[in-house]
Amino acid sequence: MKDRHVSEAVIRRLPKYYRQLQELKKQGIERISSGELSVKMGLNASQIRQDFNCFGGFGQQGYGYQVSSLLKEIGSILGLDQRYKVILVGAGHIGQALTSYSGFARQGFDIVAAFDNDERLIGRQLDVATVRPIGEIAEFLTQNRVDIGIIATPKEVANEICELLTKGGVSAIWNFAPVDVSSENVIVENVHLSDSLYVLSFRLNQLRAED
Amino acid sequence: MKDRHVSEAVIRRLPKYYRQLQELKKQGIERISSGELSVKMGLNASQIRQDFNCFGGFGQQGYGYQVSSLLKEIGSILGLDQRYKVILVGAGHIGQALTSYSGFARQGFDIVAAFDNDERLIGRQLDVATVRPIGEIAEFLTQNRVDIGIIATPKEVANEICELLTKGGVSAIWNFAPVDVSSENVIVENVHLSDSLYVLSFRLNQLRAED
DNA sequence: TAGATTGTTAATCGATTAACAATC
DNA sequence: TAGATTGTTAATCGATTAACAATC
Repeated sequence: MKDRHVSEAVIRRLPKYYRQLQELKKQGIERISSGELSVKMGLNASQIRQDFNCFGGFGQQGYGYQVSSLLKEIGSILGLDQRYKVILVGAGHIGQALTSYSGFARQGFDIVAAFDNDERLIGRQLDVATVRPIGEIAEFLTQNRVDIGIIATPKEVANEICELLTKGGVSAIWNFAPVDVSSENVIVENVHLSDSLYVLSFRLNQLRAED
Repeated sequence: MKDRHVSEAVIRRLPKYYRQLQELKKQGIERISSGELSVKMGLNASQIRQDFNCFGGFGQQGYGYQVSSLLKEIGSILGLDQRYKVILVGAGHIGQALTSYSGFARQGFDIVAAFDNDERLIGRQLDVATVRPIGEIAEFLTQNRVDIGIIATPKEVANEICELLTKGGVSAIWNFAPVDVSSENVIVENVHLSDSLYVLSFRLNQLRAED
């Protein structure tokens, strides 16, 4: 098992491997070589072997990789062999979309509570939790260990929610508000959906400029 | 104006610059140097100047960059000085979240129609359009030029919707279904929300492994 | 054993960073 | 003019790719 530095680029590829391996397993494919995988994923076979060897030798010379065990290994590296307690702050459309997507719960992310300030939403039963007022977050966090907080609020309040969650002991924040949030001692993923739309728009214009 | 090759890394940074400049403008800041920008964004000043010079010299020696004109330039590079006709396929929570987010319309992305197969949604008035049956997509596309199609359907049908949109002459597809879609002659952005959650989970476990 | 494919080292390529002349 | 900061070339660094011995 190696422990060399794992670059950002490698980390961002891990979920892609994970998804591809899930797909292979679903198709009943039991083994795969780095060469075959490279064709399916549009990567270089050397890169794939290098990536896997950041974490240890998962393959077998002359044979390749066993799909099910590689899937398990990468799942474990990503922490997907564990369960996480998640709370949602902001129960609008995005928030509801995330909580109602059963894939996340299946993968180990359990929404244990949802919060919003909108009177029309408070008390409403989402698929997984009843919506409570935002004012109850702090108290909830003193009584429940929570791993991940999802911020799906308007951007104006995102940063104060981030502070609130951090103070309450949440370890990580998945932020969908269109603003960067940050805080000491907490891991943050700022999603910024618009960024990918802008890239799409950029490519569209490049293409049109060619003609 | 240069025309050197623009790398993927540069393209992905453009929206970040755009957002930062919008913020600066909102704050009433009229000029900024690459050095100041580098501090605010956590990038290297040389990198920022290199990035901008992929597209032309937008600065003034001894002065820096004028925020408003740089914002306009980058907006133009991203194609955000134009308007796009967008249709939504899949009017569930994610779809509704995207269409009701007014930021996109303000930025030039106009939802002109929405489609779904769910009887309970068909005929419903979203913020921007009435939900129509999926069967009407092909006809709609023969009568309306559409630039971008958003796929926010279950993964099972995502690829056939992608085909349908491409055949109908849509130029680009913004896909939120948790599966890669692709087609000839169309630009695709596959969003994969779960990937960022998995990265979050990875980091969380790295952190916990340190303790 | 022979063939296949890994794990790993070495080579290449490209992206980031540093340096500095140009110039506002 | 002197000071500041760009645009751009050169140096460095890191990531990707190639090559191949190890070995299943």
